[in-house]
Amino acid sequence: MAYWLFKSEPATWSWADQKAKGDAGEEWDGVRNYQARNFMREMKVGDLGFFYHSQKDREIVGIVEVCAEAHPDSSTDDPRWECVDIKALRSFSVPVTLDTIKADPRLEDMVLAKNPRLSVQPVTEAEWELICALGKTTP
DNA sequence: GCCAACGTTGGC
DNA sequence: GCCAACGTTGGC
Repeated sequence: MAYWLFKSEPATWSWADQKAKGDAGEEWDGVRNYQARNFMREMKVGDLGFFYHSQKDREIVGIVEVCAEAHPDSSTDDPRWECVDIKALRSFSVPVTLDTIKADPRLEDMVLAKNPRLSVQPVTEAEWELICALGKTTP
């Protein structure tokens, strides 16, 4: 079981949009970055991920579960691009902001802090548990 | 295969 | 809205 982080501009695809899809989930399509795609190829059904709002909000707002492993991205004919499907599991009681993450020395190595442009990122188990605690959510 | 030019992203 | 950082592209 692995942990991940999915980054989205709320104006394009928000946590509310994701939750509205319910258990059916939705393709995490549109990723055009090899590193991000490679992480998605490693994902297994049942893996968990944070849902992060970039740009204006800059905070982790909820937890998603991978519900389909990597398959061709239906938003393009280019066979290079693949994506997984994810579904919303639960919301944070308290969103964990980028400021909070950057202010915590235990989280300074998070990919989010070091490479904020990567749209799909791995999260360590220690980071996962700490951020769930900060968000007052069960891991 | 290298590197300059360009486009995109996201924090500030 | 600006700008720095990064990834990708294309000419050589």
